[in-house]
Amino acid sequence: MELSPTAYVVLGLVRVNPRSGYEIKSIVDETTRFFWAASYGQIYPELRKLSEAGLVEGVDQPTGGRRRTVYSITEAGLAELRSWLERPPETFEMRDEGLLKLFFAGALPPEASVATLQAMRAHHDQGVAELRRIEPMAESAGGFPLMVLRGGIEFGEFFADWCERMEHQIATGTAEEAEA
Amino acid sequence: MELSPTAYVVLGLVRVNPRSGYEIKSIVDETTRFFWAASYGQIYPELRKLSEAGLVEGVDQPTGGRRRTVYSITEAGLAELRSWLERPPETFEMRDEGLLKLFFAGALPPEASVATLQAMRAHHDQGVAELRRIEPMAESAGGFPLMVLRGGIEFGEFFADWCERMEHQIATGTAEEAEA
DNA sequence: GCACCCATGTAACCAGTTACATGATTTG
DNA sequence: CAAATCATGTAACTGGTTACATGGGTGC
Repeated sequence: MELSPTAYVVLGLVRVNPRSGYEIKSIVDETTRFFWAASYGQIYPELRKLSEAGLVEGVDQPTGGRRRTVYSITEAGLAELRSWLERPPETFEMRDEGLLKLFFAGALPPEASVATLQAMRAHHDQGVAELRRIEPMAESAGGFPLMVLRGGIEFGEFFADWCERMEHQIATGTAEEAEA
Repeated sequence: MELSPTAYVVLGLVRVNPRSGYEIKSIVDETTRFFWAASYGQIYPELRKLSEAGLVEGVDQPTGGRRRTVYSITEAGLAELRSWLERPPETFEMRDEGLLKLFFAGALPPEASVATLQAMRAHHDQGVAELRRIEPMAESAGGFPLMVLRGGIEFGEFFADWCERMEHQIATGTAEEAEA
């Protein structure tokens, strides 16, 4: 079976316990979004596809008069999830507009690149702060999600630190001003 | 003017000296692709659009009977590039299927997650090796591209090291086996 | 009563990749 | 002469975001 990683996000989340599309989205926004984001425009169609393929099962569970479908993983879905976990990961992608600006920073005096680095640093600092905010929740759950979250904190700190070092390097004029 | 970051990759590369679409693609593959990739399917249409907007200028420069158009940046293009460099970066995205697998690794015995981490580490080791291979070229050019390249090496080493540490943590059973 | 959250869904759009077609030139 | 490389381009597709539409429930 050839599913997209996003499908496995859904599969992996409904495995732990049954959830609605709305819940999946809000969990994604607090957890996997740092390394794998997903929007409603993906999640709802994905749930339908997975349901048609028999990998998840939806049950109507309205809260009052508010309709709501809760999905749980099937045996086939669990098997599929496990088989994916056993295959080596394929995609690793990064799109960092900040690094791009830095790469081309030779077209402008160095002050501009310092501003770019400061913005990049602020972004990563903010990411770290957000992860620290949800860390207590992850701690009580433990396991791999906690490991990944702590990895995210380390990564953010590393990146922010790199930005700071580069800011200094530029400020002290250590960088050779060769033009590329 | 609202251009995509990919447009600025093209603009930034033809600024240094005039290049053909083919050359742009091969430079991207050796430099920016680690944080901003681009395919022919983007580069050629982008060159046409930039040319129509008057930000680059194409000149026919065939090599023998082989047609070839070399683009250089215009005054307007340079102004546009600089104005982009002065605006703060917006997009930072990461899609890491390995971290996703690790996040859901609770569905399988820990050996499987060690294999995932090893694959991730191998990927980053390979990236570092590739950057080291082109480092001498970047060194002779110096400036910001070298800074970014060295940042890439540091990043790859950091990530590979994290993978290794997590492999050990799992192997020695340090990770709490709480299920999330 | 209003704002906000829960909840589902889709249509239009955008960015980007893959695969292909075409053809000249260089190098072993 | 074959294979690799230089060179340009596009059509089909995929993955994903944004914005919108709709409507019930909860708390101030």
